[in-house]
Amino acid sequence: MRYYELMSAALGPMNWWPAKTPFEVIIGAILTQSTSWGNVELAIENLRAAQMLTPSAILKVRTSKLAALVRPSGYFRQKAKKLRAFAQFLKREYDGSLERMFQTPTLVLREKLLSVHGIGPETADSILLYAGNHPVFVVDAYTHRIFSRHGITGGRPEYEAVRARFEGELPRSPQLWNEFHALIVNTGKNWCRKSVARCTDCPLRPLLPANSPLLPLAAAPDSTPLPGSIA
DNA sequence: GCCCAGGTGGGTA
DNA sequence: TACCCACATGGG
Repeated sequence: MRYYELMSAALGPMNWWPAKTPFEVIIGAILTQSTSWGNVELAIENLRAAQMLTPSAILKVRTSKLAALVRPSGYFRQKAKKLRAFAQFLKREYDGSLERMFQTPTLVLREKLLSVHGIGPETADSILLYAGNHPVFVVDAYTHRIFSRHGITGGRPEYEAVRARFEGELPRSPQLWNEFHALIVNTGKNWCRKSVARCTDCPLRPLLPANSPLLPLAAAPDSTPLPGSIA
């Protein structure tokens, strides 16, 4: 029994990231920082109604106006600055073209994204994977919570160590990593809250006492294909 | 009313 | 390096 298979069986296909365009993925990745997705949706709808879902529009509008639009997502003054910082970066480095940006080698682009104000490891990796289909595994609060409760990772959030472990132990497939992270987030939302009240019906419950491998190591390529993987 | 949510940056020791 | 804290709205 494996994590991916249990979550996938319980939840079905995730079809992530919920966004219409790669630029919307990036907007959402910034706005969802420490914020529930429902609030992010309200902010994105405000941006859509104001025709602000393009880099050039964000560069033209006043930051105070931008802040008012993203207000429902919380930290709205900070996030307005962050959205602008990314739009400025994109224009400066890639003439405003996401296509050009995503042609950059993964690790080079990752470092450049991390240099942008407001883009940390999780946001950078969400952008790389979900907007650019680059092979990086996104680690978030749910990943830490679920896998540390299962004794798979340490208690302390060490982003790079956890990321390296997942990337090393899972088959190198952006599609698989995309689906896996989506399953982790939804499993977290549904069952693995800070309070353990709902822990009992968690689909991962059968794995709880054991120290099971994450996924592949033992996931033979000639066994049943994984839902969401391209194999 | 209180807790929490798909983090990040800045400051201090 | 390792903590602290600010940032802020909306739903349970």
